[in-house]
Amino acid sequence: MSTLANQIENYLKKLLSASNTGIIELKRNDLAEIFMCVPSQINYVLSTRFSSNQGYVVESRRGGGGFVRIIRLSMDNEPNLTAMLETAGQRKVSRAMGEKLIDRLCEEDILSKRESMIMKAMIDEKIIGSDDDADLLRGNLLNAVLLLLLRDDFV
Amino acid sequence: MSTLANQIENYLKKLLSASNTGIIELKRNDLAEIFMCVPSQINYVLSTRFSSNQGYVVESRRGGGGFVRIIRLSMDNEPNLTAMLETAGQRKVSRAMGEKLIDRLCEEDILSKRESMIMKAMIDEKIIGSDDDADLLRGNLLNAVLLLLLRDDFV
DNA sequence: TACAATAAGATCAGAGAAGGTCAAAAAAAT
DNA sequence: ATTTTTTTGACCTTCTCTGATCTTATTGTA
Repeated sequence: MSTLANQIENYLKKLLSASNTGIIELKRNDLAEIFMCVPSQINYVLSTRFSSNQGYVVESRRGGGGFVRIIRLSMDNEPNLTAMLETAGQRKVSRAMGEKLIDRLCEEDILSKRESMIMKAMIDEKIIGSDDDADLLRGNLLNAVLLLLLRDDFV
Repeated sequence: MSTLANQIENYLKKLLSASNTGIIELKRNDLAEIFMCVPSQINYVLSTRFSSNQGYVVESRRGGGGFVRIIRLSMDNEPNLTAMLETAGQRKVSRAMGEKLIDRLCEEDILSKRESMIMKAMIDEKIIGSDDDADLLRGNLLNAVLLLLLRDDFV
């Protein structure tokens, strides 16, 4: 029980609950110092405990003024989207399948017409190809947008 | 947030908004003194935040009575998407450059906030990487959207 | 007029301040 | 005993800030 990784995980989840936005921002080095560990330990916790499958998105910036931001997704509110995440996410998605998914989002008024056109342009075969790698990339691109749609701070 | 560079950027953008001409003129050394930094810090801000890519022109004069002038370009007359195509499209585009371009389109009200968030999600490093191939792909993705924006039937 | 003095701004390399990656060692679980 | 999870450290990338040195414009003066 209670490995270092677990302690850090709990600490961060407590911070998330305390914040009413579901978003916290911190300095990787500060956190490492609090728990007296190497900074890369933080990355280990983030990637094993705060992955998108687990309902989190992590953003960061390097350099002076750098930060790590953890965003909790509210998957319960959007069962449809969450289901789509499991379908599209991490799997190969052909252009045709991708367009169908985008159309569905559009019909459900989750995406505007313009937004769907932009996304379709970006997953086009002429841009990213049609082989297996392209299909995987297409899945990841759509995945990224689905995750964005689940964010509370997405207006 | 709030590195020195960011503070100076905000300060200048506030001045620009306050001026109804979209042009401001200042003394580099005075500005440096206000923010208590070396004068070259001002150049850093100008080149990372007020480049022509980002919709600004910076003019200056040395010697006695020298000055720095920042001019905000407006794309009201709809021309410069094509110019952007040459800058961003076709070429390799880093995540940082891509985000700047998207921000520009957003500031010009060519993209909505949501649309820009979607596009940023899709050009993220975690999705398409950061090596040369990724930069090329990113350029193509942005290119595809720029072309879409130029289409007559795109409302 | 020519020349020096002074008053700006430009440039570039290097230091500093973050965070990321990856593989190997250590610990725990099976 | 073997496999999985955790922990560590060396090295990398990105962004910011500083200072020394260079260039250009104006002004005062012999």
